Amino acid sequence: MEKTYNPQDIEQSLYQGWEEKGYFKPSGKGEAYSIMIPPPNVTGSLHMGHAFQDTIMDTLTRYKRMQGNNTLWQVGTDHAGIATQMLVERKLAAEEGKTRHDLGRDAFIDKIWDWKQQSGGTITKQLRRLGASVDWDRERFTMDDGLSEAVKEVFVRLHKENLIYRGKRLVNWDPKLHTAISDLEVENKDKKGHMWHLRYPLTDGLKTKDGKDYIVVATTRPETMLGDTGVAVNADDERYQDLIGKDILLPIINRRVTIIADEHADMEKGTGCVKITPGHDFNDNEVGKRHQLPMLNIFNKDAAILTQCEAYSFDGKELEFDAPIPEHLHGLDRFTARKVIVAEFQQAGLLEEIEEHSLTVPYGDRSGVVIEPLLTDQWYVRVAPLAETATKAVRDGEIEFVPKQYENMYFSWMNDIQDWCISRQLWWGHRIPAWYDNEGNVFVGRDETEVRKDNNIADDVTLKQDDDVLDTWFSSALWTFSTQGWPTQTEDLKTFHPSNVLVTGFDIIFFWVARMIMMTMHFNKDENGKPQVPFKTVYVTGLIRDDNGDKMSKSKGNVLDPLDMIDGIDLESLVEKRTGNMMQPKLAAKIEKDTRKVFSGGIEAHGTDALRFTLAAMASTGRDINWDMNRLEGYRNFCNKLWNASRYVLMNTEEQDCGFINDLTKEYSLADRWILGQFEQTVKVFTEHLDNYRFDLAANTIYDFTWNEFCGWYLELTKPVIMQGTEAEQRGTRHTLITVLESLLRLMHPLMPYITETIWQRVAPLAGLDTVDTSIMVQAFPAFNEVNVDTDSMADLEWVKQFILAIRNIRGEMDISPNTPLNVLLKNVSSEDLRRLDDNKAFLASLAKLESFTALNNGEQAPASATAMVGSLEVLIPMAGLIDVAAEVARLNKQLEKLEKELARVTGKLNNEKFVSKAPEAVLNKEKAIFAELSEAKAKLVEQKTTIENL
RNA sequence: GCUCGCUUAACUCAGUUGGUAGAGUGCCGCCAUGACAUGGCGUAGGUCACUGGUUCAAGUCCAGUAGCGAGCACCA
Repeated sequence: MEKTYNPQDIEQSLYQGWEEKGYFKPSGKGEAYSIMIPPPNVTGSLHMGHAFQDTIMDTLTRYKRMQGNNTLWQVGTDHAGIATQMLVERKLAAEEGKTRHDLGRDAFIDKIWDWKQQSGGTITKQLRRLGASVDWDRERFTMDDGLSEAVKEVFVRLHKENLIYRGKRLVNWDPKLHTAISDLEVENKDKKGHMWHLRYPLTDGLKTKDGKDYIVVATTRPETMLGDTGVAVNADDERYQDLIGKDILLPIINRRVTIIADEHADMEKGTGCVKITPGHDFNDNEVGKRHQLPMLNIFNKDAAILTQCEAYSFDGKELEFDAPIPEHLHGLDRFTARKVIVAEFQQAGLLEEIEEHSLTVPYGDRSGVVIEPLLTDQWYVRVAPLAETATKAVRDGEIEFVPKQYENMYFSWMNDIQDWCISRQLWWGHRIPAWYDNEGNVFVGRDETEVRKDNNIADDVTLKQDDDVLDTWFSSALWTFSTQGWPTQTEDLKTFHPSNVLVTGFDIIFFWVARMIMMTMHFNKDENGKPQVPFKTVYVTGLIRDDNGDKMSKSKGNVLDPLDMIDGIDLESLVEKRTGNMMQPKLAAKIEKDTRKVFSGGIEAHGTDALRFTLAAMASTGRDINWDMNRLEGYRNFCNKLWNASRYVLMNTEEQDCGFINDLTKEYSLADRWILGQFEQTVKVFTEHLDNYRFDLAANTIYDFTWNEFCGWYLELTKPVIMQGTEAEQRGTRHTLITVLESLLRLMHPLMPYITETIWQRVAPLAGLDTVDTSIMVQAFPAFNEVNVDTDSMADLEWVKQFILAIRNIRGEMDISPNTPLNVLLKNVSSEDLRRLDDNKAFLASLAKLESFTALNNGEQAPASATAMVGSLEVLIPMAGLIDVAAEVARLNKQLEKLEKELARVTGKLNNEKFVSKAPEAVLNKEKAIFAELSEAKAKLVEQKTTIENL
């Protein structure tokens, strides 16, 4: 093996081999265990969030696979309607200078499929680099035939059950993308703006109580006055009671509008009068319905002013309503129209006041433009009935969120859930399976033939399919069962559904998780007819942020690419990557400067295993993760440590007698017995952590065992045996070296697949295992075996460790070279101490460079020495020629100070009558024992100090 | 406004049922020892945000305060 761990040499080739051998496929044996990957956008590329979640999913999958489960990690991608369409449109514009309309619908969709063919596989290729053990043969795409069938089936069935309906409703309209979006796709941002106080003149000579011939309404959107169909006041408002039922005259358009009484008007706020625009405001829309006001639409699809309002009755029927718009406003963008209208109010003396105002403005999360509430025909899912079952499943614990606090978020959303607008005015997506005849009748069915048949529509009647497509999340919501062949009750569906765990980010709990639960439980029932959940556990991850805790974003230029963590990247390429192809080029200079400062040497290659281990180690629950390059580096070093430890093991075992094939005697050293016990305990703890989704604790556990126990102590302890032991002893130690390393590799494999496979292929044959045509990934996961925990040996070795540490401490503090052999004196020696010393001379000589030890008889005078305590044993290192008196006194003082602090604490407790009488006996006895030990140690240190000082 | 989270070493974070505060990185010494300088050995470093309460005992439980963050709602 190479002296230095070099991940790039080992990672690339292994994955292909695993894939070719079919190790990623379900074994068909054992209990089923399945995870459905959250399908990444087909347009996407791998970011840190993916790397994080995929690491967790792969770790779980590999773990369960090794435990003998019939394991499926279902992979696939999402067609990502808006994102993909935007991307291909941009490409089309850049390369051919055309819009999608130039091509037409069919040709444009062909273009997208072409594009998907070419570059849609980016993210799946990247997934392979992470070592993801997904079954590629089952890869699905949300626009596949099978999944599309499932989508249609669900739509048709929901429609039949009256859970899908179509209606003219106020929707969140994206004037840039020309489509409706759901509430969830709206991002509310706090902005500074203005509140305009407008005077609406009263008609017929009416006056307010304080004698004015107008009332004042306040609005943040003056341009919508073109669509006003009412003014509301509160019924209890004495100021305006007389005016209820009377009219005002809207300026500019000179339309009479009635003053109505509605609870929506708050007497305390503003003037108490509210303009009502049912066509462009969600609250006003509700008011309009209550009072059966007509709804006027003043905007076209670009949110520019129409030539004539489109009028609808309060329940969405087209209305004869003469509402012309003055010509000079025609076609004006809403923000331009606002300026013009405000100016006209001002000229007419009707602008009472302009007030600074902070308000929340809705933006489209994809387009970044202000969303316009617009009256359009859309399809909706009536979700309340579905939500009930879905809420209950979580409440009853059928589905469990990890961490649990996210259940609150889920409940609060579900309890106040709004109908889901599922139609999108896009081309890329699942076309809505609804057909219209020339009279405007709607027919829903799986295809046109079915529609004609079911509705007795003659062949000569023209039917036209709905132009709209479904919200991408509609198909994603079916993911766990549509990928397994639903609506057919396939074997896969029976075997792998419900899935075991969903690993995803908190940001899509509403978008995806909640809807998945609703849809799945509605359409899937178990053999008893009980709704089936999509997954039993939802493991919710936090966001990965940069080292300052800022969200990673292209515009901030702080995005880290997981592949750069793996392969490394030079500074120039990194700068180019971060500043190239920017939406706001003016930010480039700052980004370049910051990048050059933070990554002056570029980024080194750390390898997939180090990246995965880091992500796992940072995966503490319930909070975001601030990325830390130092951690990555530390865990890369950990890989190197494992690599070199393995080199040591191989170096001492290859072509040696390790005791696996012959039955010659093996003699196990104390260290051998100890490390075997340590390993078993590590297996136990590690497994528990994985079972509890505590990847951070699991990673820490294995790190500590590998570095500190196995490398730090055990390998050092094998050296004297290997160099001086008898053949039987050497055989025992070699056997243990191989046993522990081989098992450790299997234990670590789910976290670090590449390095463990590479080493295992070398190590396993020495353990008598056949590695031809097999892989560590299909070996058994280590199981806790209590028989290997020899508590006596473990206690003995812990004592030896304490002894060695005591000597090292004195050496370190007293500046005695590690090479200087020591002859130590012992005071207060018990027979057990002596036995332990005698048994472990070789270890002590090797690790503490202990040449000899002499037990002093009772009362025998010791020469001036440096002292350390090992339990009640006093270890004395004679100072002659070695130790500086002043330094030793200082060291002893330091130790005394520490002891005294502790002693004070314990004494205080023991002197506290209440503690003595109320604390449980075990706690009391423990404190007493500590007290005795501390007192004894203190007395000895004081004695030693006096001796030295009197020299 | 409602709900939820966070505040522990210089930094990033653990801390399971209350019982002597931990890890990694970093800092400071010393060390080319035959697995590893991506290393070894040894130190130093904490009023657990604050205030009060419960308890023999509080980082941990309860109430409140402050700062930070998230989700939802409202905003004529």
